[in-house]
Amino acid sequence: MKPKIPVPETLTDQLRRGALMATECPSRDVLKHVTSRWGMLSLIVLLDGTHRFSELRRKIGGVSEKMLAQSLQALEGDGFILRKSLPVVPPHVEYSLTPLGVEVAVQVRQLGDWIELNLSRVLQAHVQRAA
Amino acid sequence: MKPKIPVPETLTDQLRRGALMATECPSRDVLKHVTSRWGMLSLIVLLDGTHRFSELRRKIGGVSEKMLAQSLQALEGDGFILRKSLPVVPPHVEYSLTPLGVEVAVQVRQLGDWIELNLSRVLQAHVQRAA
DNA sequence: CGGAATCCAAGATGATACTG
DNA sequence: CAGTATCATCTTGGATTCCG
Repeated sequence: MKPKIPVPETLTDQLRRGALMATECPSRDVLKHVTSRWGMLSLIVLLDGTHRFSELRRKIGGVSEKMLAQSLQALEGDGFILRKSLPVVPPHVEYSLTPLGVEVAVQVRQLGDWIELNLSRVLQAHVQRAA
Repeated sequence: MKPKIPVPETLTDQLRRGALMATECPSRDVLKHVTSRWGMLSLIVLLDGTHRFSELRRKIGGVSEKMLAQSLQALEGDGFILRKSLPVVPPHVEYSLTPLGVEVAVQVRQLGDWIELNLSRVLQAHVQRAA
């Protein structure tokens, strides 16, 4: 039911190496959500515990309401985030990680930590290229 | 979450939690390159060893020449990838990871592996939402 | 073969205004 | 407070063409 791809390498070859290498694998979508600019940062912040919408927005520098809401919805749809809406006025909504979410978030944070920790080495590469 | 600091959230607060949370931190750019759709996959493939341009293109399903070249250049600029151009006809260019590149690639692959391994659990979340 | 350059469609993002 | 709706903009991504 899938259209053949006009590439030398077969789909089987791609899958053997890893599902992510296959063009139309759903894992690409999950990867997209998880590694999205605001999705990643949301996961990392939520690893510290439950947060309200405005708290997340404050902690994640530069994110707009729209993008934050959009990112959170995508991650909620993937089962990474639990959204708990309290029926009060004014509205009170709490976001937290599901057990599944904690697992990805840990992976994501490790990558984030590596970058923060090794940023100087990367910047050094840029400097040397300029020289 | 419960800071005794009177200020809601300063840049200092952001940096204390992590440079990635700060809007204008260069780490955001590095993160962008590393987690970009084709950048991630390139790093993972190169973890298997040196590859030529066309080899990378073949292994990474669905990538265009333009985007692959662009992604590789960004990662080369960050010092993650080494580009070796052999002066022959027809051209022969080899891409490999630098020691720094190997380190990020490992982090990236771990995230990728997790997603591939737990894809079924994620898809299950989607199913339950539909029900 | 390994790109660079160009054009264009599509999607991501942001500011603003509005609502329950 | 926690969003949604809308519009304008900016960036991505792909297809095509050309070159050393």
